[in-house]
Amino acid sequence: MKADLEPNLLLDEQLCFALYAASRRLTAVYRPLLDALGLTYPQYLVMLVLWERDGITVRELGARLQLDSGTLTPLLKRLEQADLLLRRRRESDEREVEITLTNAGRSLHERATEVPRCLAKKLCMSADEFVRLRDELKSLAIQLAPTQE
Amino acid sequence: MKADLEPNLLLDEQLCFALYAASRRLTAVYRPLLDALGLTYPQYLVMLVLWERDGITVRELGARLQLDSGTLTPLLKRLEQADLLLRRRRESDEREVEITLTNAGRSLHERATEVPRCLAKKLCMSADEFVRLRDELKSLAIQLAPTQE
DNA sequence: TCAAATTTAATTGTGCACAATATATTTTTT
DNA sequence: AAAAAATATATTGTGCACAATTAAATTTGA
Repeated sequence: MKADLEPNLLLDEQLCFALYAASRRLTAVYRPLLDALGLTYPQYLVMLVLWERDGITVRELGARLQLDSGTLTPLLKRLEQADLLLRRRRESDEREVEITLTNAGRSLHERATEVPRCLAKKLCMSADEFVRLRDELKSLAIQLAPTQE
Repeated sequence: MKADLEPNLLLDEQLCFALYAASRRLTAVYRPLLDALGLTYPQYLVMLVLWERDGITVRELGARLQLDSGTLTPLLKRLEQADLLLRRRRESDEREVEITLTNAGRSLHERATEVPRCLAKKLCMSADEFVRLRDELKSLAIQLAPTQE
């Protein structure tokens, strides 16, 4: 079947809705796995960043996840309450807040390794399909990024 | 380059983050266009459904968008406040609430036709690429749907 | 040097998402 | 027909997202 070239207002033909629905569905599949770790999905993303590089600032975290302090500040406070990380002003520049994992935060990494494995099973997708879809989405996001000037 | 077969915890290799980030980016591109119509992105989705078929219930709307009454009820109340639709209990079954477009709600359709056209430009994607990505996301969502039993 | 501009987080306010529960109505079962 | 089960929506509460504003620290530059 030939692709319809006319942009229209039919829900089922929108890329945006397909993206929005798939993203929510995938998050819903993560939910029970992350519940077991005591994390929400955005909190899990923050932990992924910190497991890669600890001691970064809120700004660096935000740049990585494309989230601002309005989202991150309360989220990080909750993770601090859960004893997974510490927030403290940097001495070198008091504007910045440095995020440091606690021992509990670091040890959660081990239990979290089950999460991607468990998800890979549910995805029923070959590694090549996985990589191709992921990279298409990444370039879409880059292409839609605000014009940098 | 060969696809990495090992599921891991690196942010940039996660499909979920690519999906989450792309979805938020695309919504952000819609935002100024929808602001002009006085709609948020989820409100726009509701209007898409109603422009296709008016007089449906909250349940049918929810089935279509995969949203529950906890999300839809307040959203629909806001659209009612904006004079775009009416909510009223059905006489045939008082449990159901039927959503009907007002004249203002119907006439918004015409102005909205600009939205997908405007977006198609920003996407810089061939119709075939567009359709393929959209349909991959749709089958991903279907595949991740809760096991129906 | 010191005033202006910039940078970084936090705060405030709105609007989703979604789980859990409540309420009212309808249908089914006994 | 009455009780029980199922259905549809609303409500409550938590946690994002994100725009707009505020506040404090730092950098820039006249």
